[in-house]
Amino acid sequence: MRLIWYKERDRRVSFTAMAESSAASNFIRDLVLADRAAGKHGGRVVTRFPPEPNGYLHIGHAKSICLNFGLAQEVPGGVCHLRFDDTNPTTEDPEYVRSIEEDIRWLGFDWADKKYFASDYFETLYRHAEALILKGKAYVDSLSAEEIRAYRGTLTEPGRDSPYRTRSVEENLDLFRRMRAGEFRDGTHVLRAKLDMASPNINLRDPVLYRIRHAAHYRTGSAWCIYPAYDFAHPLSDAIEGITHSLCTLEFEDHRPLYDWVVAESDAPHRPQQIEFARLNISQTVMSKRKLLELVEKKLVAGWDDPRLPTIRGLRRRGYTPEAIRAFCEHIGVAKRDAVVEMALLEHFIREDLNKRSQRVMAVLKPLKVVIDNYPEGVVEEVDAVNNPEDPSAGTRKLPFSRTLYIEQDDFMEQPPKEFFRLAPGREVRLRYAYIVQCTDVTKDASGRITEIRCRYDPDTRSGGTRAQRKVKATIHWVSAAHAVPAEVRLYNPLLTADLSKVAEEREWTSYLNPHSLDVLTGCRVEPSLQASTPGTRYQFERLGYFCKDPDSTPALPVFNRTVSLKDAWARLDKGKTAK
RNA sequence: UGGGGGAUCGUCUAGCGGUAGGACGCCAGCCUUUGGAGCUGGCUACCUAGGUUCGAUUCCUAGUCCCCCAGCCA
Repeated sequence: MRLIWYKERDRRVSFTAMAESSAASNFIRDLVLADRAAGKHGGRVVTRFPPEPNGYLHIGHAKSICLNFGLAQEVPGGVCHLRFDDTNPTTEDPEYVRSIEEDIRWLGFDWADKKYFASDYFETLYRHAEALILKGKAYVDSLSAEEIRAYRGTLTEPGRDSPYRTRSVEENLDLFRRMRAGEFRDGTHVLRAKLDMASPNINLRDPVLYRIRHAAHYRTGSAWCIYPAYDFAHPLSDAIEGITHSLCTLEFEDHRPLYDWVVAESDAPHRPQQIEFARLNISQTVMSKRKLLELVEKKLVAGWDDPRLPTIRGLRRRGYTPEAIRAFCEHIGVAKRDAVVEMALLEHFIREDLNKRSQRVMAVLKPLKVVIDNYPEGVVEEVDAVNNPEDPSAGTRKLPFSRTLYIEQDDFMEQPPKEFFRLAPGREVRLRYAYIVQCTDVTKDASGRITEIRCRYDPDTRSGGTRAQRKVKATIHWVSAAHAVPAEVRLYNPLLTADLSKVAEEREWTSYLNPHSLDVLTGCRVEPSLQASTPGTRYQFERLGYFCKDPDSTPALPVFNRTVSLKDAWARLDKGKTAK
């Protein structure tokens, strides 16, 4: 039988993502570069990112995307394919195809015209399967799923041959064709490779190559009722596309002999090589598709784009930039040992990026009213505020200042400890871009809660004024009460209270969900300029953190997500103290 | 207890026979109209035991610990 091989396609590169830096070295990169230098695979480098369209991409996928596309980008003539590994009709959906494409593009990568679907190979794959049968290397097994499991043996005991293992080539061919023709119900027959039921590697104990699935496939509809399994479809898809380096995660190491067997048996002109690396884990969050799906389905989070999730859309909504995610993926490296990267590292990269580019604004999350007794009523001054001290070209803007302001509750303490140098009775602080004020009085309600503080200001200390250079211990942010816009702010904390890898298996993992992973603040007050901005705009709220305008925003009530807090020396001191 | 992998600062990672480097984190100081940013300095690591060698994180041997595999998922 003649098998059809796709002609080697043109290898024009069209990547839009810019290389952040010369790529960090890792063992896969070294190997690929060495192969290329040695002329292996004809000196070509063709990688692929092969998601199954059965869920949304997360930052673990981003690692793989950066690796595969990054490698192709680095090497002259290198290409990276996007291939949808859609061999299981019961879990897949075109919506996932759309979202995966969108997320990859958002991350800054482009597969140009190299988009493929394993489902496009179904006919070719089928013919390879018949060829295997003809060679006596595959057979139709009619054991039930449970029987197959029982015959497989265990980790320490060899398996036993199925009674159907000795069927003739003619019978196998006939049965396989009838499987395809739809004569049999799901589960009644499978096509298996005839390898070695006693192999110490369980994956080689006659793995299933095809199963019957009377289910509509999102792309092929009802054209097929048998579907190839991963172990058969994947190596062949790689070979068909001329993939040179097939990068996957560690759990497939045991499958490599099977991968190589399938490729060799196919007589493919291309011999892709599988190389495995450790998947990404990040502390205090979940990365498995199964667990993410569980969170979404049980409505433990708001959806796939919940900013608490490590999904690409979650991170995007949270305010992460593609640049920060790429820098993170570049810096975590690629190796073979299981690792859990600290969330602090991801946070470092988004802080670094946003520090350089984000507009500074004034926002008060927990307002405390301040009245400046000696400031004239009805007067509104405009003070100049710097938009981004890291970027002088960002310019300045005007901020309204008046007699009644809001400051942050956390910036006032009636009985401050020694290390606290913000506002307190009798103390002076600078109001950012405006005057130095001194607290003269505190008003409380019946329950003793502070409702308002009174201050006096020093008129000569305004920025640019004669005594503007006076030093005070602290500068705090504020908004003018009459001008500020009410807003909602969503604060995010770690999804989990522990790292699942370090925790007892018996306990239901959802019991480690952090009940305080989302903290919604209402009644916040932000500077007027934030009212009209578009969702997705990122800011630094001065002294607080980086925030991103959420799509839930309305003109009446803008909503902001906290991407990450600013590093806060006082919070650290304060927490360290209360912890003792 | 079968097979396949892996063990280097608290965390990730480099090192490929010449005596451990980087990043995050943390600590201290400088600077600062963001307790941010920046700058300076500091902190802590080769799983264990033998062997080879002038010399071992690197090579060998024997252990120890961790991860993966018994889907008709990928």
